[in-house]
Amino acid sequence: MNYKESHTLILNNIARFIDLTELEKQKYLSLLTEIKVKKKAFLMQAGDIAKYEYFITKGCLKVYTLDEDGAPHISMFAVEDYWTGDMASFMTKEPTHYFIKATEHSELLGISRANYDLLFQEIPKFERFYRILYQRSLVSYIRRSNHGISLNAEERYIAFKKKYPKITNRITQKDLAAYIGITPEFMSKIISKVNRM
Amino acid sequence: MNYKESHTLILNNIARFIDLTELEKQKYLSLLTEIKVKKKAFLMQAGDIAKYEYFITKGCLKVYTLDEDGAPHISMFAVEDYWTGDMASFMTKEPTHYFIKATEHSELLGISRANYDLLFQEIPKFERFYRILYQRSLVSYIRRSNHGISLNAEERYIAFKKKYPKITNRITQKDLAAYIGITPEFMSKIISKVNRM
DNA sequence: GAAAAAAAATGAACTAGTTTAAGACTTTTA
DNA sequence: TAAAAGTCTTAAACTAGTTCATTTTTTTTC
Repeated sequence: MNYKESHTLILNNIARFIDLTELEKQKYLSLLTEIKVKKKAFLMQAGDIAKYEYFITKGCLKVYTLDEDGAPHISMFAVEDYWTGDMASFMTKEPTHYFIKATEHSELLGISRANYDLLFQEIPKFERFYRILYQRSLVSYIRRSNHGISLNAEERYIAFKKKYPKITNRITQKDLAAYIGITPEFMSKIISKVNRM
Repeated sequence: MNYKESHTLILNNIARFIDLTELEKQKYLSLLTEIKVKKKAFLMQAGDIAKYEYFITKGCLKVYTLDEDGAPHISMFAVEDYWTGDMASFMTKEPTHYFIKATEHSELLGISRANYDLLFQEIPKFERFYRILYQRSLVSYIRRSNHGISLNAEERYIAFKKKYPKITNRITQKDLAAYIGITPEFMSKIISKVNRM
């Protein structure tokens, strides 16, 4: 069977944890929706109910909340081969607190809540896929927040740059500051200091 | 069937997400190990391989890492009806970076890695149980770290006290400081200020 | 490709939280 | 139950990061 690029990408992502038959692959792909977002467009805004969970096949998006002062806190940059969305809102059907905005023209595959539930009925193997996916997300989430806690802003910047060199080049300094958890002004200072070294 | 208290507690915890037959309950319980830890004793220390994942049936434990300066960072207080352990080490069989120390005399049920793997073969329903458990952990983890980011230390203290009033009374101020992410001295200042208000 | 908008740099004044040190109070242990 | 160990309080000096204001550089848009 010959698949288009985005389908190959998502099937390979799933094949990391479970094996699907050709028929199951067809079935799975039939449950997905193709979505395109232009640069600066929102995939999700605070107040929305999260209709989908997303897999990124092309582009880059920032996932963030706004605090009471209106300052953004970016929790992740989602690029090709990443999963994103707001699981809390997706599961509970309550309004999200998140914004997801494309920082580049992006293409995604989305699974709706109805199809997500259907998926477990039709192909129970997916319980295992998501069990492992969530387990690994949890591990990397815990690792990240634990790692970040004892480092100062400069060390967090250096660590990010080392871990995600490609993403570093795709995003603005301002967005990186909102991810690292500092002001753009202090980010600017850190970068000029690190470059001087 | 009549169960002992700790078994009723864990079966009820599991019944939140999946239904087990009487036979499956028996099978599941047979895969668990009973563990007791005295106050101040370690359940796990950095460098160990995490042999078990734990369910607390009695007591209180603190889960923490030490940073380069030897300062502790507490990531959770685990009390009755909580799951704990180091999933990263448990899954990869690499040494943990965590310490888990009882702050009270505690009793736990542990599942070994071998039995955890066996569990999915014998009762595949548990894929679903863990899928939902990890999903919910992820949601509350994300919520917590996102919530914490825009609050100052005083607000984080007030939020903790409101969310976990019982735990607040069971732990020392020093441990609470290591959880909130500040020095014990500053914790002391905050508490006397909040009490004065 | 000019004008407008957004991002980045720089610097001075400020603040939340740390460090160090010492004394008072509480809990643990023999 | 006395001594030792650990926890809590208070205060002064300090520092990482913020805020605000201005200028320069880069990117976007028509």
